[in-house]
Amino acid sequence: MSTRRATISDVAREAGVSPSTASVVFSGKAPVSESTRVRVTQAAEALGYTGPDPRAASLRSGRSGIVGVVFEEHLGAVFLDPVQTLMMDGLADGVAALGAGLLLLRDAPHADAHRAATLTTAPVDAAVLIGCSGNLRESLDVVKARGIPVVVIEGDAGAGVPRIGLDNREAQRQAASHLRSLGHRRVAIAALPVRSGWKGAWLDDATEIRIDVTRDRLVGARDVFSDAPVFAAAGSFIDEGLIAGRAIFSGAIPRPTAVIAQSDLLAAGVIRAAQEAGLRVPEDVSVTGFDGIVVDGLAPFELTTLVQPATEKGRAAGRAVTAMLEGDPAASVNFTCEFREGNTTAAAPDLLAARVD
Amino acid sequence: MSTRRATISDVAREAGVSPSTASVVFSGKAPVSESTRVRVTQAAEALGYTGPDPRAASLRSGRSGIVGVVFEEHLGAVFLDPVQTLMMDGLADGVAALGAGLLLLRDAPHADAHRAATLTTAPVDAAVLIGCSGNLRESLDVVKARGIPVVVIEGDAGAGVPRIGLDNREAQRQAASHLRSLGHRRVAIAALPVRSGWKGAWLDDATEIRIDVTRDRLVGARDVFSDAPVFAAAGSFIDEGLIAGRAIFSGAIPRPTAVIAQSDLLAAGVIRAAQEAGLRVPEDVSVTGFDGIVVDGLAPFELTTLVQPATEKGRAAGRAVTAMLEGDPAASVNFTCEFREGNTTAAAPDLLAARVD
DNA sequence: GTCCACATTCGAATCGATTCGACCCCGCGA
DNA sequence: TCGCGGGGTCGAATCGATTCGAATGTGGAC
Repeated sequence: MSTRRATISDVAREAGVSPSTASVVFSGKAPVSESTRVRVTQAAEALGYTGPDPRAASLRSGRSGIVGVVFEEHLGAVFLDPVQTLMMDGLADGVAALGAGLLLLRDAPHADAHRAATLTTAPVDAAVLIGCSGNLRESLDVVKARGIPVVVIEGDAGAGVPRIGLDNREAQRQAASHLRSLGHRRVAIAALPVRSGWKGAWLDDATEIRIDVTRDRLVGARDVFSDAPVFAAAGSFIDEGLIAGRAIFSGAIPRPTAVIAQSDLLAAGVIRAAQEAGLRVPEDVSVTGFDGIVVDGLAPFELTTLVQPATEKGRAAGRAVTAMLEGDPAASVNFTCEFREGNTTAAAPDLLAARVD
Repeated sequence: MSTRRATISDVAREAGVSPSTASVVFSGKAPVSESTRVRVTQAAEALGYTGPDPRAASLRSGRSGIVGVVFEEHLGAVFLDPVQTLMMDGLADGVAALGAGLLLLRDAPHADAHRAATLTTAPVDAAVLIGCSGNLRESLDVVKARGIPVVVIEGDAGAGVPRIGLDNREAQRQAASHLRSLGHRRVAIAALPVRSGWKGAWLDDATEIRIDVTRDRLVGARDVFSDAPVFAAAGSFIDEGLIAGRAIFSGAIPRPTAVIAQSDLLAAGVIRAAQEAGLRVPEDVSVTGFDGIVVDGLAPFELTTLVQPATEKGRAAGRAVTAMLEGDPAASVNFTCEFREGNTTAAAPDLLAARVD
């Protein structure tokens, strides 16, 4: 009772107009005479009315101005990966036309996890899934059933859902071919995690790879080096690359003359591990990355890598969402990586490559 | 008409119960007999009802499960600053108990910018402002008027708004004192931006500093070196630090024996600039940072810096918001930086310091 | 003087669910 | 046998705004 907050009806009454007119004054969706506008505005001020309640507005209008972005990782991790970062940047850009905010959501992790905000309980106008894994299927169905536009980046959400993809396999194959043409025969792979919660470890063929990106890039590398040993790291970080690199150069496997890392950060770590092991890059061992981001502190190295248009991916997703919200169909887009040769790859060392292989 | 989506009333009718009962089945806010639950669930399934509409639910219940996070920078920038990143990480943690999603918002930039999602138009249960500047005042009032809990990190939102702060001034003074005790007398400062949109440039005393963090740290440094020249960078990046460093070592000012950088990234850039200028760190010039983050690629340097509990700050903000939403009062918290001596500071070079000063 | 067009404004329906107090029925203790 | 406590349901009010077709009024054209 004390002070129920004023509603638009109160304002309308105070201003001596109908609620509909008052509403229009605030939304600007129809012409209003100057005098009316002033009267309503003043009434609002007098009553301490601060504008329409977003909740009510979104109920009636069916629009909340929010685009949900669903990750499968711990939310904190999102902020730590430069590629994601760039993508988010592009995404923010892409939805800017909508004037929508981005709601960060995490793929329901423990299912029963208390009561996390999920795709199904959040008032989103559209959703962007990033590398969606299986867990998400369920919420995805709900969202589709609701008629909420969905776009997937780097993942597969079934028919009818536009995908923003990358030619991971082909690109990675290209890097691998490059190594092969340099004479490398003994190659190891430093891979991204194979599923969420993964702890760095060697992969055996039985290991199921649940993350599309990891799988696709791995397949691309295996297209060229079919039996390269794979150490899958716990995440795309330099430190994890270091761990992977140490494992690779530990002697547990015959020392490779080249390492294919599935991300630039991993590559940076691998390079560091190589140096620790007393190996020169690229003379003793070549290293390739993936992503084409700027890795601080890698100088004087310039990674041989695959430059992916991360920002562009995000932007495309944003545009797709925008289009769908406006009723236009949105097509899937497939981006292409550009191979960039740096100074971390060189001809395979003769002694090792020629003799031993 | 085609297929109006089923509502909870439809489900209730189909199940032969009242809407209220059906609602309760979904929300679980009251006991329901097993038989009823089953009937309702089946009815829902039959009708393709996927659960309550979040919009309607939030209107009636007054809760949306969304916490707004307001930045003053371009959203993309948020994702690029490690400190922000860590803070977001902590924040995500801190609001996890609420099960709320984080809605990224940007401080209304151009006021009339088309129609961006803003604090006033988004259905948020609470808001966290990060380093809020003046522009925000307005939306802030609206939000306060609505009774939405607000917490501010590194900023001042007036009385009644809990603040998560940092002892910027004292901490920076500590670093400055350290330099002084090492014999430094001629010191330059590489500062953070003084307002949004700032382009790197020397500061004169007339320049108004709109960003609290920048001002506080500057005052702390000036407490010790009252007339140190200040170059304020365009952002907290290594590259901007490099630019600042080049300016500082350009000869435009007498060459300093020490540089106080307001962030670790700036410090890294300054170090690089020093090396470019043929100066050795720390023999010829000492450099201090601020933040205590891990700067990739800085090796073999270890910054002398002030370690701030960035993650902890975010977490505290999250907890404060949680408390307020549950009706408890939330107190302001002030965090303290820890001084950490690395190998980028050393005694002032005799020739320069003793003779010239 | 009449009629039309245009610019505004009004009314009433609607968006979809939650909430709160009333109510009913059943079992148990007195 | 009567009163009482509670689990389980139901009705009706409410949340606060938007929307859309209809109504009103005014000035200009004929």
